[in-house]
Amino acid sequence: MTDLFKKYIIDTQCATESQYEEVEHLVHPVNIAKGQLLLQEGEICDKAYFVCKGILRSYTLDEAGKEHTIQFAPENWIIADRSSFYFHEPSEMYIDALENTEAVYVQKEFFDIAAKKFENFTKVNTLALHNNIRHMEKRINYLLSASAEKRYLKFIETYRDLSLRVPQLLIASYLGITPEGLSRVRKELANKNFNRD
Amino acid sequence: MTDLFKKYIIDTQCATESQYEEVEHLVHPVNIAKGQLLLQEGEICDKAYFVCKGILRSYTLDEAGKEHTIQFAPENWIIADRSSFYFHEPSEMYIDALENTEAVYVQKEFFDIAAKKFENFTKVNTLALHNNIRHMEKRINYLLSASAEKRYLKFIETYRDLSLRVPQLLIASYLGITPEGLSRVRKELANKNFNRD
DNA sequence: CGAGCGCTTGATTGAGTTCAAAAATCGTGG
DNA sequence: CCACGATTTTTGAACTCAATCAAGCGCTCG
Repeated sequence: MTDLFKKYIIDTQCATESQYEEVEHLVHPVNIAKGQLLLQEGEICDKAYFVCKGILRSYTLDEAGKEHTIQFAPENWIIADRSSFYFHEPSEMYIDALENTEAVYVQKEFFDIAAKKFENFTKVNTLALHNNIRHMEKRINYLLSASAEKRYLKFIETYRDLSLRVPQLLIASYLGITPEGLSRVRKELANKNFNRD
Repeated sequence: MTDLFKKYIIDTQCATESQYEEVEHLVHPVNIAKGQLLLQEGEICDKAYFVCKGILRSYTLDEAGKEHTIQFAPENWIIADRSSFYFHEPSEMYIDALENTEAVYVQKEFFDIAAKKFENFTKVNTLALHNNIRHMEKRINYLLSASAEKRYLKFIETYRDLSLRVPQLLIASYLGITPEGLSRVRKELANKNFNRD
């Protein structure tokens, strides 16, 4: 099960195969049942999960008890509360599993050692961080400027696979609209496409 | 004018004073008049600006011609279109000056050389990237979950100084509401505070 | 096969927008 | 230092997009 993570590390050129073996003992496989909570508000997030199979997801709860999805992590994605993981602050979010999920987790030690041992690791990691920032900036821009319909269209364009695997109500919570709202958006889109023919 | 940048580099422990002097020739001072555009949609952003005095700001334009502020950069902040700067893509945003501004800019070369020459640079830079991600995550969470009033209260709490220096209509464009909307929010808040006495 | 969860639909409400115009503030040149 | 034009803020009235509340439908999985 850790094979996929190994492949990821080598494919992204973080490390060579032999280098990877030096830190393999820091990589811990876990099975997570659908619905299981991996992190709760108030805890310190000391694990970063790499998803081999399944989907993990991070979200916040507001005072009204509503969920707001921060990130989906399907196969080959890494998820953690970065603030908490990196700055050792109590987390403001939750992480749970949307499907029965096979994952591996690493702790901060892994990053520290990898950065020290593998000359390429930091470079690849920096690239990943920039990529992350790029995506978040685009998301902010969409939240600021686009209607519910446009946000949804962008989502299914960008994450086609996710839009099929994840319940609508969670997509809605990612887009900042209600499940009912998303249902109506989809209805409208269906009508438009029908009328085009 | 480059002194503030030097101080910033040394204070954050990116480099020592003597190290800094090795790359000083890559740091270019510029004066930017209020209203001047530094980057336009479609251009490649090859400069990252560090603000010594004044305020720079990045924003996007939607199809309706409305501005959406992505970032404010007052003194001691760095601003650039990260996507464009790092990935050499045409930019989707604009950068302009909200006040007459003294700044310095560096190009990608500066980061490459600094990363190579200064053993501490990458570490500090990584920290800065994580901090950036943390702030963007919080902003996304607010855009997903909070009302106009709450977003505004959070803004003036977090950026007290900015909320006094920057026109309301630009704060509105940062919060994802209209100037009229923000005006009404402020009126309501004033009423609430008045009635509390 | 029944209970629960997710999706849809309808009716209503409401937060925030839009459009328009007045009031206040700012900045600049005479 | 004042005046005038431009920009920003406020206010009002009508409107709209999306939220809320409530009910019914349809899956699926236990």
